[in-house]
Amino acid sequence: MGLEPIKDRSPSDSSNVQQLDIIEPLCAVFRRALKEEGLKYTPERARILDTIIEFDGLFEADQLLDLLKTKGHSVSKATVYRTLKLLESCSIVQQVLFDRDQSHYQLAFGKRGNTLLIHADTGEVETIELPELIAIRDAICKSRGLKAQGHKFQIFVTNA
Amino acid sequence: MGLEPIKDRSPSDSSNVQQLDIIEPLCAVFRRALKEEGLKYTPERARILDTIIEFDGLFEADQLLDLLKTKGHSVSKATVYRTLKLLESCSIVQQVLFDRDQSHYQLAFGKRGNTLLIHADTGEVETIELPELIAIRDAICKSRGLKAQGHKFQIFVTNA
DNA sequence: CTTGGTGCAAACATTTTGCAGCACA
DNA sequence: TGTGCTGCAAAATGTTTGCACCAAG
Repeated sequence: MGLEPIKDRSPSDSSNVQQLDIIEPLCAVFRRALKEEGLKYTPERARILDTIIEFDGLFEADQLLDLLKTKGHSVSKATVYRTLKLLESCSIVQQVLFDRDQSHYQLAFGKRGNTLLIHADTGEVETIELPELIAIRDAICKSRGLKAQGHKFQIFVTNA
Repeated sequence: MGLEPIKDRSPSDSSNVQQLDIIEPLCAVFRRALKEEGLKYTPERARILDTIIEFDGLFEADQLLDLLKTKGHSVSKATVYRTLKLLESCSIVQQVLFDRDQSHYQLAFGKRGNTLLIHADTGEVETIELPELIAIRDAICKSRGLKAQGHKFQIFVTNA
């Protein structure tokens, strides 16, 4: 799909953002992206995005469904998956793969090219920023005549 | 599972290795690991490992099945999956996730913590070495009292 | 004989899709 | 009145599992 992606924000404003600072702009971005494709900003889509922003972490489709249910919103699985695809296609949400069984997702604003600390024993996952990876990444690409579109770095750790 | 993992080799001997230099030791490692668990080194398992070594690249289970078929060996899907798990558990093969649809695998000897260049347009995947990542990774872990077990770095690129 | 291995087919789990009905311009 | 959206249930997909039979010590 080709919804218009939002630009990366500078690292400075992606840290310690207040939710209220974020919800509105992201909704606006989503709404605009949808409009450009002749699609609609429906209540279901709004609730899904709101819930993701509110949760602000790594989640699975099922979990998102539960969160929605908890809030009293009943949205079907199909709609959740369809909306996740839309959100991905305009770079509001990104898919994170580190487990065969289920796709994980997270908000992507300003965090493209995230680093994940995956606790091999507990399954816990932490997201951190490693800006220096961008330089490494871009150097590699440049030397090969390629252009980096994004990256993912995952570190598997244990507690010892 | 707890088959005994083989140690990482130094970067120097993982480059330009001849297949014959590799096949034999890896088979031996596998055989020993199996024996320690009271498991058997069967013709099917041998053929699977041989085929993986011969192919020496990133592959999917299906692809491996085809390769085996091409060589005139008929091994069942179930056995392929079961053997891949065994090979993973003794660190001869590693699973690589970058695509929801299918698990990819590759030989892991000396290459733990690989970097993948994933061509977003063609789907082509290239494996490269970025030893400097290890220092970054270990620094992060150390500062948090964690121990790095491995890492994965994936760069999504386009041709421009 | 006992243990483990194989192939097959059935089971599984997540994700996708087809379709009928709905809502809004 | 047409376009897109939803929910449901069915389909699709990659992987795992149960089981009957086989092989080797």
